Amino acid sequence: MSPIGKTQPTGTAGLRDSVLGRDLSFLLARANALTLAAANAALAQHGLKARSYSVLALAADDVRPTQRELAEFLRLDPSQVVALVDELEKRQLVERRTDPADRRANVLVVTDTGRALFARAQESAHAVELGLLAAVTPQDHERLAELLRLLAFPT
Amino acid sequence: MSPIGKTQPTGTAGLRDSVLGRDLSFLLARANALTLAAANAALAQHGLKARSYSVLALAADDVRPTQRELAEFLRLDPSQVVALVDELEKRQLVERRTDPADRRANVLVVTDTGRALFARAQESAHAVELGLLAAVTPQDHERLAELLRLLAFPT
DNA sequence: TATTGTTATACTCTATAACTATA
DNA sequence: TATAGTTATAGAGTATAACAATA
Repeated sequence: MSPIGKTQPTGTAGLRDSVLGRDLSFLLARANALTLAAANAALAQHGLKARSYSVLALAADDVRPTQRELAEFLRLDPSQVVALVDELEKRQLVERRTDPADRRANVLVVTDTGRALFARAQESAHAVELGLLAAVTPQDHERLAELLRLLAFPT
Repeated sequence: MSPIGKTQPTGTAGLRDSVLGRDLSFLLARANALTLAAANAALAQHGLKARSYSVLALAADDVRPTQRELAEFLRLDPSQVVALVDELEKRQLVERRTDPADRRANVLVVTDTGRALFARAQESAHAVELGLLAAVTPQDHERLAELLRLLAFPT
C-alpha cells in the first residue's frame, strides 16, 4: 500500500515529517522524556531520581531555599516537596532548619555527606547529558540552554 | 539575614543562578511542564489533552500510523494508546482499520469531523505556542526546534 | 486573615504481565 | 516463536482540601 518500501523496522521514521514532528511542544515533550529517563537511570546508582537530585542540588548550593521556594522553582506541589525532603533527610543528606526570620518556614541545608553524594551524582548526570548532546556542538549546547531558559522562566 | 532585601514575593529569583538553574535537563523539564500545562488548558475547550491531540494530529496527517508506531513515536506504552484511541473513536474522530498487509495491526484513519476538530484545536495550540515563545525571535524559534529535534530523535 | 509545612485522599499517568489473534 | 493489540492491575506521579503553627 505504502509507496515507499518498508525497509525500516517499525516505520516510525515517516512520522517525523508529520505536522506533529515539527511541533515545538511535542519535540519538547519527547526530548524531555528521553532526557529524564536517561537521567533517572544514571542517578539510580546514587539512590536518586531527577526530583531528589534537583532538591539536593539546590540544597548543595548555598541558596538556603525554603520548601515553598523549592516547590515553586521545581514546579512541584508543596506536599510533594515534603516527601522528597523527608527522604533526603532520613538519609542524612540534608537538614531542615527553621528560618529564624520566619519560624513557619523550613530552610534546607546540605550535610557533608549530602554534598559529597551530590558531587558524585553531578558527575554521572553531566556524563549522561554530554551523551545526549553528542549531536549538538558545544556552542549550540549553550544556545539551547539560553533558549530553554526563555521558555522556562517567562518574565 | 539575606543580603538583598526580599522585594520579590517568594524569592525564587535567586535560585535561577544556582547550578541547577543552568542544568539543561532541568530547563528542559521546567520548559516542558509550563508548555504542557498551557497546551492542556488551551486544548480543554476542544475536549482534548496534549496526548489525545498528538494522536489526532498523526491520524489527521495521512501517515496512517499503526498503534505500535504511535506508541513508539509518542513514547507511550501500547496499552496507553489503546485507551487514547478508544476515546477518540468513541467520539468518532478517528477509526481503526485493520491493516490488510498485516491483519494484526490497526491503522488509524481520521474522520471528517476529526479533521475539522483538529484544525480548530491546532489553531488554539498554535496560539498558545506563540504566546510562550513571545521572548524568542522567529528565527530562534526555528533554531530551537532544530536543536530539540536532535535531542528528541537521536540517531 | 494569610501563609508554611504537613497529612490525607483521590485522581491521573506510567509500567508490567498475561491473554488473543495473527504472523 | 514472535508481534499487534487488548485487558487488568499495581505503582508512581500529581492535584486538592483540610489542619496546626506562625505571621
